[in-house]
Amino acid sequence: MKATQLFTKTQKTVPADEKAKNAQLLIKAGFIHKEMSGVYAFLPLGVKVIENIKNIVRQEMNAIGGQEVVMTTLQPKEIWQKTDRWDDNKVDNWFKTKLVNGTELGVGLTHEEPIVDVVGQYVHSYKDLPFSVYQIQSKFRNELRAKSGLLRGREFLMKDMYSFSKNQTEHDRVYEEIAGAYTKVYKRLGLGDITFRAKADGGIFTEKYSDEYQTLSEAGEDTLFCIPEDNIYYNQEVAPSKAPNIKDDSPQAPMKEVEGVGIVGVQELAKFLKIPVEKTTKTMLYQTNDGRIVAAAVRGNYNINEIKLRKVLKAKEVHLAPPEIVKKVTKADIGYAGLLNLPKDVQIVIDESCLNRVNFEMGANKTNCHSINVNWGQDLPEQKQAYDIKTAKEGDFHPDTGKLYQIKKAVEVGNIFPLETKYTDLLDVYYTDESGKQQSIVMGCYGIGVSRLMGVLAEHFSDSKGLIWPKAVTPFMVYLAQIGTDKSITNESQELYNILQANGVEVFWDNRDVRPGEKFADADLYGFPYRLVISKKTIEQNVYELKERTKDQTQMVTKVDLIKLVTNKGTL
RNA sequence: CGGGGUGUGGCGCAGUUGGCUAGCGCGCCGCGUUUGGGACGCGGAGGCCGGAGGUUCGAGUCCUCUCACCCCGACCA
Repeated sequence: MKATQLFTKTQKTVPADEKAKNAQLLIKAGFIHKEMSGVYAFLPLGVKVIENIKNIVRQEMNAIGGQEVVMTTLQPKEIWQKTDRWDDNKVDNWFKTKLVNGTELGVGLTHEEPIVDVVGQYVHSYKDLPFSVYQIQSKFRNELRAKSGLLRGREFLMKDMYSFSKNQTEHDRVYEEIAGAYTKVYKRLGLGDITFRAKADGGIFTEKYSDEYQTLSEAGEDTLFCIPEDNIYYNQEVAPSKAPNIKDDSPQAPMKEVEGVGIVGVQELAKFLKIPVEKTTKTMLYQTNDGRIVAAAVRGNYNINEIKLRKVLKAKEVHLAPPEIVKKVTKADIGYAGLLNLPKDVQIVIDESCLNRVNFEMGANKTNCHSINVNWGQDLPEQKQAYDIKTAKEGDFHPDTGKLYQIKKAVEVGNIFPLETKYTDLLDVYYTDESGKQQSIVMGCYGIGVSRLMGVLAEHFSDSKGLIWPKAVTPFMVYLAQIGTDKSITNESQELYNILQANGVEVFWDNRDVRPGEKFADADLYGFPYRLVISKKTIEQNVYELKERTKDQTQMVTKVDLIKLVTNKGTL
């Protein structure tokens, strides 16, 4: 492509309302256009990158037998009602719309139901399984807040794959096979070194973990807890944790109630009592979907993790008890709950961080009162069993290895979920086994954020001058800068342009009548892997100037060498 | 939805306590000189100051409402 044919231009400045580095660079270079918050259009150069990413994803999915489909964006509500995901805002960030006649429709944000529905039309026998289908298309999610450019949008490109297997064992095999394909995708994109498979919440689908592919990045929204040498990676939301020990040899003192009017919150409380915050105890009351009331306690400087709590309680849902319940159970205002003198029907769950402390604080279950010098075995029964129900934080240890966690920011670039038989069962899609018996189909779903990956690549592969595309996704391999507009220079450029293209090298020929500095600046901003310069000087010496985007020095190559390079598919 | 911030030519900004034809840089158009790291001269085009009400002799500037965008948080199947 010639620069003069490209309708987009580079900009020297970037819109003030765009703060994310990926969006700044991509807008500056004219790869994307912001339509509104969280919604970006892809311009010619951006489309080339997107298509390259899509092709890598497509190739790897095809390599493991994935079958590509394109499902619809408009979706009927009936199939979603079968899985009870349509009504009562079960799915909260869904764009919904209506036909003229009032029929409600969903705008595609995921495709488990539609896919299962269509699969059910064709798949009835054990001979049909296992298999996987996938698609690459735009998804629409009404995120509460779009942010970080391409990293979290309301309209974005996603590859979603769904696997169907005869049983759990077969599913597990397929799941790992797909996981392997994911690893290959990130590797090919040049992100292999900084992308890790991390355990994350399985969500409402399963008791198990899901797996996330997380790319390390300061722009990331997720926090990983890592033990790199053991290849252990957890999303913070599920990271098992052991709190650091507290050294305290002081003898047990008698429990005492202290009045602190209006002292609520552990920080304020610790200051008021003149004790370290680690000695306070945070007790929160929860309700489960099956009606249990639960008092959960953690060391004051931790937060309770509802995902972990949910798993400990084996409950489908856990949420904070409303104020009326708290008052009824503790007989105190909110902020003074503790484990002392709770009604017998309240289930107590104690985090391990609460143990091994002496003379600690705890809410007195009395408005404006806190108990201090509380001790296990003295004021509260000695605890035989403690759980891990806290959100891991810096300084925590991985319980199994006893090692200190490293903490890293990351972007979720993929997520794979075991779905068990939930969707297939609810949508009445079964198969008949060898013995003629009807069986459930085990399902998995597998997502890759294609447009998000473009953002991650821009975020990661860039410097102060601009983008630095990996060869696998770059829109063009070579930026051919013609310096000067003399006929000889133009002819020479045209010739090289033709040769390179004939050899399958995509060339962006900057044939504009602008000064060299501008071309070099644009070359850096666009970030194609190679810059070739043709000028009066190079023609006189019968060479070309070649520079890699990642390097500072240029090198002079002869025409013969360059053509050799190209035709041998060497460096280029 | 809560907190904070911003809206003035395509982009980045300035615009005093309300005052005359709303400025500057970049970009754009024309002519000329330039041509190895975003050149320079001369001459142009382009803005009812996010929108709607209001106060005033007079509003970019003050008041009310509203919309959009950014950041932090809640949320994220």
